[in-house]
Amino acid sequence: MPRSGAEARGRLLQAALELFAERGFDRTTAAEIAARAGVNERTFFRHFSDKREVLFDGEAELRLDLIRSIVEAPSGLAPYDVLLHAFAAAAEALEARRPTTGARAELIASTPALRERDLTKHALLTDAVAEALRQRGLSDRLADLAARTGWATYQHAVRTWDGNPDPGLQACVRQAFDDLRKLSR
Amino acid sequence: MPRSGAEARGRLLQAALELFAERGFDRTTAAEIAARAGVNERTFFRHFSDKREVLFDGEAELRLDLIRSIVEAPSGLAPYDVLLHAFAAAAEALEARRPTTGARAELIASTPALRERDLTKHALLTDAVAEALRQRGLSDRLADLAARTGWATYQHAVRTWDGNPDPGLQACVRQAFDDLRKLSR
DNA sequence: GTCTATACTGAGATAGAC
DNA sequence: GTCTATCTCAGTATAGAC
Repeated sequence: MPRSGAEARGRLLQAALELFAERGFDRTTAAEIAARAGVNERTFFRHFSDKREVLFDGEAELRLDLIRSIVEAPSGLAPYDVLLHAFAAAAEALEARRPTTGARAELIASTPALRERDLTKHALLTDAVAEALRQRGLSDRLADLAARTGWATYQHAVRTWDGNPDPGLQACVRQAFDDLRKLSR
Repeated sequence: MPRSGAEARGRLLQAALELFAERGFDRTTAAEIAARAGVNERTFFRHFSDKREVLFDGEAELRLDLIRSIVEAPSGLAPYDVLLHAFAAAAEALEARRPTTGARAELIASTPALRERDLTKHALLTDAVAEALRQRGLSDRLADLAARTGWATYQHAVRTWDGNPDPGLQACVRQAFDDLRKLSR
């Protein structure tokens, strides 16, 4: 068994996803995950601060992608257009690995503890978006407001897309940002 | 010892708040709360599904207030004006018991597990807001979008107010909904 | 890596309220 | 008697301390 650390982490990740799929999140123990990965239970908690974190392993990457998209968006765009730009890019990446994400989304939706963690990650991403908008020169207040409402709009689009995937997520995102204007009238 | 149930619950609530204030959330055990309330530890979990729930006991009431405000708002208002109406009313109630809420807010902000639960409650409230908007005849899609972005706007206002309470929460709410228009330009 | 505190669960017994 | 709240007891699993 290799002791490289990164390999153990990879095995833990795969073992966890397999077991969650087989028996559900609550019926899977950390010990079982560790056993299938061939490491000690304690090793699991060294790689993932708690059992839920396994399912949110890609969050940091998404965050960096979002920040880059926002910072590098053409100058002169209105805040919502910057976010539309960034979320459309994120949507493309999400759509590309659609098959993988479906089971994960179901698991999260059906497990309260995972929904809580999911919301926490969304809050972190929202903060990152606000920070990126500030880097573009937006005021603290408007950056916070744009990040929160923009993220809410993106989540609405994802939800709409889940209900009817035919138009594609990108189209749903555009539609959502378009619909925003109807709410003041 | 009375067996009324409601009394035990009341004592548990007070004991929990006292102990959380004295030692913090993580340093307080369920057994200690139960002991101070004069009941068995198991009884604590029958009244509160987990230790965190004690701090969110008033959520159902707030939800009903919000729904009522939205459903009873003057007809003919634009969705965001309905929400402004409802959140301004909620803000008034929140401001009235400001001193009580300060310590609770700090506890939540400084305890990750409580922040997660807080976000979950926000999601529930958002869903309730969407449902109330649907009752006003708004389409499913616009109701969801308005609820999410409106709630985000409200949270932005609360945050702004926390940073500078002088103008009052209601003013911050109005300002926030006003600022929304700047984000498309 | 080992040990331990504690959050939480389940089942069955008991005791007031009505 | 019935119903429901509480208690007792026995456990499991997570996560933190060492």
